[in-house]
Amino acid sequence: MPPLALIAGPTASGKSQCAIDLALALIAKGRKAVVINADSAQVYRDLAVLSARPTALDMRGIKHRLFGEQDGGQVYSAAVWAAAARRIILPAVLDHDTVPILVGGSGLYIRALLDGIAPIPRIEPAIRDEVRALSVAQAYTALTNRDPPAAQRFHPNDAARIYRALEVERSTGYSINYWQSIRRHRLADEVAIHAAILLPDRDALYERCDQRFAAMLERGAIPEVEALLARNLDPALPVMRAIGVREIAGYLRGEWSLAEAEAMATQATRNYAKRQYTWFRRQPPAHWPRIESFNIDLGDHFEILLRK
RNA sequence: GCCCGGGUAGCUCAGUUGGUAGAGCACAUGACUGAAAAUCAUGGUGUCGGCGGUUCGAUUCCGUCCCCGGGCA
Repeated sequence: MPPLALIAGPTASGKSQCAIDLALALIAKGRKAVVINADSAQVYRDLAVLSARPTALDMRGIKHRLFGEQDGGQVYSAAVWAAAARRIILPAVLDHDTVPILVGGSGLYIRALLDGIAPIPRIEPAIRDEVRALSVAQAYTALTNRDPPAAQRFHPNDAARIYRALEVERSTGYSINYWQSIRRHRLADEVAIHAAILLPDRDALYERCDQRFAAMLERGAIPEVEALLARNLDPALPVMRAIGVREIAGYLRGEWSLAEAEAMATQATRNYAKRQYTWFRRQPPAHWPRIESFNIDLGDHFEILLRK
């Protein structure tokens, strides 16, 4: 089977650099490589600084895809991303000299691509709006009435899953449980996955998270948010919920100081890193190597890939 | 120096009419199938400023000392 490299891990773990190094190593062996983004914030054009998207200079001439290609005014999703990634990976893989290198920290996106995802039709916008206008308690009651088995799976406070389950049932007429029993477009059966899960020392990573936001401010995070706010987008859009956007927006509106914004954003970054740790430690297959150092030895971990 | 107010979890604070204490955040652990940088669950981690006194029992009452804030000199 054709190979696919996967580099995943929490924010600030050095994934992007690692992917570029791997691509350079492959090219040095006379092969080709394309780096594909698997990060839900780096897809947005509007978020270059705040999503820590690699710059053209960082990319060292390596082909990068799905980085900043998406307009923040549009809703994106794991399924849409997985379909796009698949469209890039399959042709690349047919050309046996090209190795796709998947890099990112959005576990659900990677799962949707590799394991496939339920073929749920598009939700009727009117139904979606109606459902999202309910309180969580109302939505949970409604779900309990219409789809008791689904309601049982979710905690009554788990707003995201309850709204989703309810809108799926109302829009399609079938339970989310039915849909999720089907998975489509499973890439894991079509490629040989060479994975590296980066799980560096947590205290050191938290330290990096703290420094990271300060560096973002220096690199223009504030003008980036100003430009985003000028678009007057729906605050519920994912691009508006990226770490740092809310915090800087509050500062720009005078609700808190820049120092407070910075403290809130670094805190949010650490909390996010913790969730990613839990995901990547527990969710991927047990045989995927977990790497606890910041200095991954590519020749060691991608030996088979680099040998050919 | 005097007069107020305060000292309780890593932080901000609540509370105990005397029976050794609890919230939020942090932190830890975990869940995760279409907005996932989202959403959610579980867990209290403590010389209750120090020392003495009263009491069967003091974080709580009393004395004293220390520290922090404010005021008056």
